[in-house]
Amino acid sequence: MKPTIYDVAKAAGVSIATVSKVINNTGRISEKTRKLVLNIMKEMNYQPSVVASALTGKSTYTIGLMIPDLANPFFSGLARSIEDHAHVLGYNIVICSTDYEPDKEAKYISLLLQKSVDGIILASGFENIDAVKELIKQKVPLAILAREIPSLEVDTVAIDDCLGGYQAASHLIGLGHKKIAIIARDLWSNRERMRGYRLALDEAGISYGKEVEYVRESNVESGKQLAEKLLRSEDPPTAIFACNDLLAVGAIQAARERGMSVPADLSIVGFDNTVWASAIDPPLTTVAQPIRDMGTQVMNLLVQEINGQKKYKQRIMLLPELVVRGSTAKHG
Amino acid sequence: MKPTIYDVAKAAGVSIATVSKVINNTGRISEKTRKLVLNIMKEMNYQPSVVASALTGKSTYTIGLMIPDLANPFFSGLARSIEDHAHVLGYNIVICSTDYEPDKEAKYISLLLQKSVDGIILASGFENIDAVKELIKQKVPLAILAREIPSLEVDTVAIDDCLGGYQAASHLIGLGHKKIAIIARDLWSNRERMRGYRLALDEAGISYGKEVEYVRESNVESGKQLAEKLLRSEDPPTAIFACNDLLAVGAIQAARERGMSVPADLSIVGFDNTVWASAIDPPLTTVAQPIRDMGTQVMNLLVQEINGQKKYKQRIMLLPELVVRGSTAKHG
DNA sequence: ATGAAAGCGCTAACAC
DNA sequence: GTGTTAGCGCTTTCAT
Repeated sequence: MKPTIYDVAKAAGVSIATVSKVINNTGRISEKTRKLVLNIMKEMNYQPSVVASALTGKSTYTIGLMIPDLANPFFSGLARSIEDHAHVLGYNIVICSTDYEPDKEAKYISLLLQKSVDGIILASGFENIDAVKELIKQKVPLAILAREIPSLEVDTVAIDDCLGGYQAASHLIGLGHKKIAIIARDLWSNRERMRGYRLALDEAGISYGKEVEYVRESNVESGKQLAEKLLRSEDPPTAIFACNDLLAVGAIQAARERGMSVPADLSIVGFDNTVWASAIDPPLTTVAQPIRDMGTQVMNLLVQEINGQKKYKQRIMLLPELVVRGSTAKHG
Repeated sequence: MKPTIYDVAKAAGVSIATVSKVINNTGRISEKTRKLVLNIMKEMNYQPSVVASALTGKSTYTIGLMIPDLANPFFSGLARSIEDHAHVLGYNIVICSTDYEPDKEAKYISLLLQKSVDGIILASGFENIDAVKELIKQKVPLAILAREIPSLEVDTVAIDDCLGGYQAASHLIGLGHKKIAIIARDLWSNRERMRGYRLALDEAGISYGKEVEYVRESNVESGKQLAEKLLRSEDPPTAIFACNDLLAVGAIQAARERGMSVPADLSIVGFDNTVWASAIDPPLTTVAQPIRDMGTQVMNLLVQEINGQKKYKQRIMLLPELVVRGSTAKHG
């Protein structure tokens, strides 16, 4: 069996209280016994039980991450950056793939609570507002990532999606495009991006694409299908703004299958600036989200919250940045 | 405060033992009190504490997943499939990104042990054999994924990497290629793939590429750099076998930058059959790993191990499958 | 500076 | 069928 604090105490000839104190650096113990106990612990390869410690009201040092789908490189990138910084701060991450399904979201939250996680991060695409409210009521340390819930007082790290949409559309407008379509899944962040897109179009006096059709899933295949549909419509676009890089790749494929060249015949802008953007051909013009920064900031926020170092909630708004690559070109 | 078993017991007018029994469906309780207690629990929104339960020797229902890097789509795909099946089986996954660094591996293992995870999955690229031995000695339920450690008696799910390498090389040889280079990071699984590759070349009496240079990182950039180097060597290859899809994408980019067309001037085979393979242009001929299957199988293995339902360790060997797409073509 | 003891929330004998 | 009680491994007063 793994040694317990009792074993260490016995071997060191002290009480468990003393051992506990040297483990936690609390109370007052002579340098001599401290050294002694430390040595014994090393010898026995003693590892304090987080479980037992947690039961006495201390932290579990694990936090739950609710995230739609690791197969999306944006999310796996986020997960990676969150996990990295969590590790630095001494926390572990329990990953929960929700697939945007409210049922899964609810079930995972319940599980995380039973396991007494110290806090929860809700990454983009979490649509279950009631669940969020409940968590807030229960005073569970919480942070929202890559999405805003304007109505709720909760720590948030997000980018200005509206601006991002505006940047994408403006870029295309600046290139002379008038028929600019948009491809997106129906999510809060995308509605914001769409708002920015609309804004730019309105400013330019463009009325193309008033009614938009949403895509059912945020993956390459869906992007391809919708792009196909758009391209074979009676008034096809000359440019497409895809609300993430996956959809953009799908759009590129659709264009290619119709014998169109990107960007000569069709310009495409993505969103996220994931690893895909620079890997594909043509390299994708896309709106970059500061993925690493987002992970770091959200972890910092959450840990401050856990430690009760904050009086007020914060909303950290990061700014997206257009990265121009080869998938967009002048029109006409 | 969250309600405890005592609160429920009091509200229901029964003892905590009774409540415990209805929670766990153990012992004998009348249908009447069971219903009563169940209702009270619902009313109070009671959630049993996994932490307390774990302290009495029961499971934590969480397992640790050590994995090199979520940014690699193969690993994020694996993580996703493991997490999915874990969820089905009632477990949560703590993710640990190791970056192939033995130090990180060791540190994470120590953390996981302190947290009393029920088991650990070591995914591909785990090179810290001593750590594995130590875990075995401590009788920690363990499963190795996407890698084999022939010398150790431990549950394993892997593919036949040697066969995979053989398939890739044979395919290229069958297309008439004689100068077939290989790009890989120095990892166990890649050494196996290389063995298969060598085997195929030897069978065909080809002696090209005797000394191979390894790549330092498994990413697009590294693949590109090494491919460039190969292509501008005095005796450049007409085909490249990249040991994962990322490296293959890098190779495609390198070719393109030199004005070569894939597959007309250079054939490229990848490995993993990640989402990238079908997304890029040209679509990648690659050796498919059954990612979903692998995730399901390791979880099953590990849970059986946790529950002590197995007398003997198992090694499950899955077979890779060549998926021919557009990045390879006849030579000469 | 150190230790005795209560208690965290739950499980599992064992008693009734 | 149901309740009593002794732990599980640790933290934390409170004595000494």
